[in-house]
Amino acid sequence: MATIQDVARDAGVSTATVSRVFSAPELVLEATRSKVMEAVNRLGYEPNFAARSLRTLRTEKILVTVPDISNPFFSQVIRGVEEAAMAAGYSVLLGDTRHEEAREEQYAAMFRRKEADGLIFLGHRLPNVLADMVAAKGPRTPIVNGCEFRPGLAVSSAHIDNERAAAEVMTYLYGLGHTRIGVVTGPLASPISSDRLTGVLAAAQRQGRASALRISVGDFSIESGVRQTGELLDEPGRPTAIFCFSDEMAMGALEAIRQRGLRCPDDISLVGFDDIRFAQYLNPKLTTVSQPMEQIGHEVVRLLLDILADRASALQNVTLPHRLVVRESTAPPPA
Amino acid sequence: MATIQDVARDAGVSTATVSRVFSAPELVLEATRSKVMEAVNRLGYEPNFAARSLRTLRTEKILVTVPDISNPFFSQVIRGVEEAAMAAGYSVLLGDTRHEEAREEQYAAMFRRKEADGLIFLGHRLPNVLADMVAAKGPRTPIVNGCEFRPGLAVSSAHIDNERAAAEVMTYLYGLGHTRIGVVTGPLASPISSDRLTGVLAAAQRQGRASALRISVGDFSIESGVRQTGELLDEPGRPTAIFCFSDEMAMGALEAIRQRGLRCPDDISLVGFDDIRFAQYLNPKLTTVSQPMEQIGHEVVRLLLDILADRASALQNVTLPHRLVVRESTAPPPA
DNA sequence: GCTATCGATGATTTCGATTACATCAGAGCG
DNA sequence: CGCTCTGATGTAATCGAAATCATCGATAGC
Repeated sequence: MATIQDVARDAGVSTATVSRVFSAPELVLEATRSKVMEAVNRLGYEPNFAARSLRTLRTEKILVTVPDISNPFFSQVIRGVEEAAMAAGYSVLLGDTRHEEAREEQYAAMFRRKEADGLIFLGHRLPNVLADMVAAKGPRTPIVNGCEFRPGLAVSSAHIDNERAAAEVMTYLYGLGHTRIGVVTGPLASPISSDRLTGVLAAAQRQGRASALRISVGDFSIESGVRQTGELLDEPGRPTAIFCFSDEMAMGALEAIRQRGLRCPDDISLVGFDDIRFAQYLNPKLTTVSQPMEQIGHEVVRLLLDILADRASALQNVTLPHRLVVRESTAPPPA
Repeated sequence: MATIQDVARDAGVSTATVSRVFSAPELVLEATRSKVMEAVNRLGYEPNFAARSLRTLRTEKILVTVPDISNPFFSQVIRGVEEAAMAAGYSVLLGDTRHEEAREEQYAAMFRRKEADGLIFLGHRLPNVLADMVAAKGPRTPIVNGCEFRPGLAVSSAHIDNERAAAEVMTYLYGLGHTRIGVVTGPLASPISSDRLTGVLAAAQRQGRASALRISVGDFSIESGVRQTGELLDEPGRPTAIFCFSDEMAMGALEAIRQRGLRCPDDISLVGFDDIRFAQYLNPKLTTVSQPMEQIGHEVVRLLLDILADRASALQNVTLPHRLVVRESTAPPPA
């Protein structure tokens, strides 16, 4: 591969001029510029990335870590991230942590090694090395969180109001006439789950129905949806509505409902969370909370770019709008 | 951030020794090594990636381009890629091309700029710059394809036998007694679609049913599944079975079937392709062709690593096993 | 007509790590 | 005792581009 020296020689100019043709073309005479560009095309020159990066201390890359890339919710957020990043001239380094701390550490080390200019993490844990970095550099640290806002984290983030969204779901179900409601949460270590649970409890209390609530802890997977919903359905005093904290778990819930010969929504109402692309094509079409996934991706990139451009001085926690989308999986409880 | 010089000074050794502690520790005396490690820990040193990369000409990164990351089939393949890459000490640069040539070119340029040691592309197009590279360097070019084998591409690849898989589906449907079968393909420019169509036609001809075949071209999306299946169902001489070239289109097909008050499988049998995680949780559970998605990811990384380690001299086209998974969406045609 | 200024370009240093080569001390051997 | 060899470490060149500073010619202003 041709280097900048080759181009300079071929064009009869210095390397500085060649460099300028790329980074500040207005400083170079039109004639010189085209002479250089000819040489560039002739030799098929592309600036070497490592060399540039070494000199500028920038990589133009954003590292994105995600607990599970095969989860449609995350892959949709990533799509937004990729789009916004690309538009700003950044590319995306993807890290699938598989919910494992060891992998999170690996990616944290990568970031410390400056393999990326910024880090977006979609999980809820921030490895220690990074927490230290945040503690040292404050809100200028180029680390941003998506979806899992927790005040203690001390990084900017973009997310929806999970507590309110969950409360809205409950209010909606109570409004339909349901009194015994089963809730399948995600792991409670994650704010995404604990915030939603807080909203659920608050709404139940407001209705004086807290004692009729059944909580079951899942892990956001389809399988845990089948399992946890199954348990709720098999208890005495079966709930007439199930609220799952993810659409995937709701898919599992549908399966559990069918396995028992019950029908949704006639016997059991079901609400999911996220509004992944598939939610509206399930049978019955799933009532769920729509999250602006791509927008979260865009926003989180914007926050990061602000930090990288030194435009951000204070933490920003952006709350994006959610929307309860009522479809076919909810109805009044059976008489 | 501390540099290797700082560490060397702090430990009272030369930079060469520090470097050796990382890359060839057996050459360094135990006492020296621990002295260096102390300094490393004290200063929180991490080798600068760009500097290393400039010197070694390696990035330890693999660029993976994919037509649509939010497609569960691809995200599952990527998961396999990420896992295998990570295990080999490589990280993954993700490129979502959104089926757009312009983005493919952008990523091709990134690769030419040496931002990654190798390229895995899951689409069917190879940008010109890369095709030129392949033509020049032959089978040692670190470019590998996943899923979309095409002989003319001149790169190694891992994929299933799409032609045979599709033929098996047709044979299975004919075996159930179906005679009028509708097929919803993907874009025919992609070998994945054209190979499957070849298999479909061959099987139909063997049965003498080629004239009763109805072909409709979709684009792998749910929406196109709704649309194309809808058209097939509305034609006179409605098919009794629909074969979609992706599970997503099959989800759309289910919707189209329901919209018309028809029932699957009682009125219409349905077969998908891929066996994405959701296929077995649809209602009815989808009969489909299972592709070893993560394994394709692993294999494609293995092929690439072979090239990078100079172990590969000839092209390798690996065919992985598929499996027809019969679930609830297929049955004999109505009487 | 002379100098200050500016625009265009060149020479050179720099980024931080790796590595070929040099050096040096001590062990082993005749 | 001196020489060679080996193991441990140091010296310095190198990777390729960017950026600072220097240079030079032309232009403008007085």
